[in-house]
Amino acid sequence: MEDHEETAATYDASRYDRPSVTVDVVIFTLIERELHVLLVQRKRWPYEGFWAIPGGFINMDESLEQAARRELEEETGVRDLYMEQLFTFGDVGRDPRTRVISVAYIALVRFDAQHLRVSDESHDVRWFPISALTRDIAFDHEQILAYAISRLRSKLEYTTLAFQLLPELFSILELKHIYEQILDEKLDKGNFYRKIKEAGLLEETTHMREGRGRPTRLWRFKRDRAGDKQFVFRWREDRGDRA
Amino acid sequence: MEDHEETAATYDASRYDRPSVTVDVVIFTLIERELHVLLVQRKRWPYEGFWAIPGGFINMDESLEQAARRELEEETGVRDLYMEQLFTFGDVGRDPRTRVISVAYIALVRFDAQHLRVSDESHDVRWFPISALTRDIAFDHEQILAYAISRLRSKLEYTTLAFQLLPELFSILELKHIYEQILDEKLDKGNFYRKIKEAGLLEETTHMREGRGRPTRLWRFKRDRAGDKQFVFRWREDRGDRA
DNA sequence: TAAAATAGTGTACATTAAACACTATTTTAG
DNA sequence: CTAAAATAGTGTTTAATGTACACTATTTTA
Repeated sequence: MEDHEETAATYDASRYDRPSVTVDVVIFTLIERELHVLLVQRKRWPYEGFWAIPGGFINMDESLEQAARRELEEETGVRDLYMEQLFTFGDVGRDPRTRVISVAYIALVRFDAQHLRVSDESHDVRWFPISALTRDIAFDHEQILAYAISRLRSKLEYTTLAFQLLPELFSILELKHIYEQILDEKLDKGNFYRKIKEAGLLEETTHMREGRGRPTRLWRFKRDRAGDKQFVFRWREDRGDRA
Repeated sequence: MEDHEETAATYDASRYDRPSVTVDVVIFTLIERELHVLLVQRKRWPYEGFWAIPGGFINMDESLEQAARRELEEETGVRDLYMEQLFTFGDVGRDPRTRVISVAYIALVRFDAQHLRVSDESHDVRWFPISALTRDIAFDHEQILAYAISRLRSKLEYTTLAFQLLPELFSILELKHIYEQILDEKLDKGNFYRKIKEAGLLEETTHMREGRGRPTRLWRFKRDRAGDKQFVFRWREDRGDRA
């Protein structure tokens, strides 16, 4: 929906008898212990100069999820990631050019992943910390972002989604940090250790990482649990704002 | 998506450069203590004679939810109901005529509501108990139904959605019955009484209903809780199959 | 060598869940 | 008329889980 060639002057609504369908992908990552989201800056009317969720039209021969993965790869060079459908936004006036229906997806990427090539400042693509988003957000994308964050929070509590943001080896306190970032609240260290270990999701390794204090043990996420690639892990009770 | 005029012979894919967008509404109700879903029988190719989730194309001047409500009203004559977006289905081959993207909604209606006019056997519209659906289900609608039921189950646990299926006055054991129908498992009477009362969602009335045994007290759903029209009520723990 | 920094464990108390036995009030069968 | 059946509703006990927080452990830094 961001790459029509028309302007306010050339736009002609009567050409369209069907809505356009786009896929927008809200891409999250963790940069320097903070949750960030990827936005692209618009170069044309409408919302010129504003920041938008990356997305584009679907091709006739690809599924919605395929379209979302293609978008993601175009923007970040990353493939094979956690991705889920968020919601479909279809209010009438959300794009001034024409009727646009956007199927929104959420994706989680590791910032340290191989090719993550965006985010040099010269480009029109940038990572924003979710605690300090720009105010210049195009279309209804602010609403989509808010909903994406809320969904992320609620799914965090009963899925293994947090692991998607971590490298292969990580410490338990790093994992706790991700939970805190996304939930935006402090968790108890002792209780976190206990719960995460009882859940049986982690595999101890012999690797340690040294830092300023006592070195920390590194763990790996167990993938071999008889095929359920994403079984339930409930960190805490419902918070009521579940998506 | 059910009302194109073409057949296999007349269909010409090249006319279409954009996907069609439909809204499909999975309508649930409780009939004689059993959960039912509304399906319509197709009269034309493809899937002639098969049963489908009611739905249709969106108009250019209505939002997705407005389209869903219009569909619902056309099928059942009912307005102003609980309705929520389920998922958007957009695989390439799901409709043999053309590329169709369906935004699916869930609706809950009270069977005893004013006009609920469908379901005379002569018509091509029928309520099916979810425990005994027909096997002749069109398109990918079986998958949509399965997903709708799964979503219904999981949301039941943390929303007040069950009340949508009850008349204004109801007994606590009737409410329990709805939970049992949707969750497909027995609940403990004593624990249900305790939890539902502690939740503070219900308002006692002076009305009683007489039956075969001891008469039962009738309750009303409290609507006045400072604006949150659908705040959280968690009946029990996560079951892992949450939508 | 002590303090600071980080990692990790243990324990006690409160809250909630689960099972199930019990009491209460009506209709129905004899 | 009375006992049984049917339905409604309460209470109690135990187990499981959540929460708070104190404690120990191991490293670097001053």
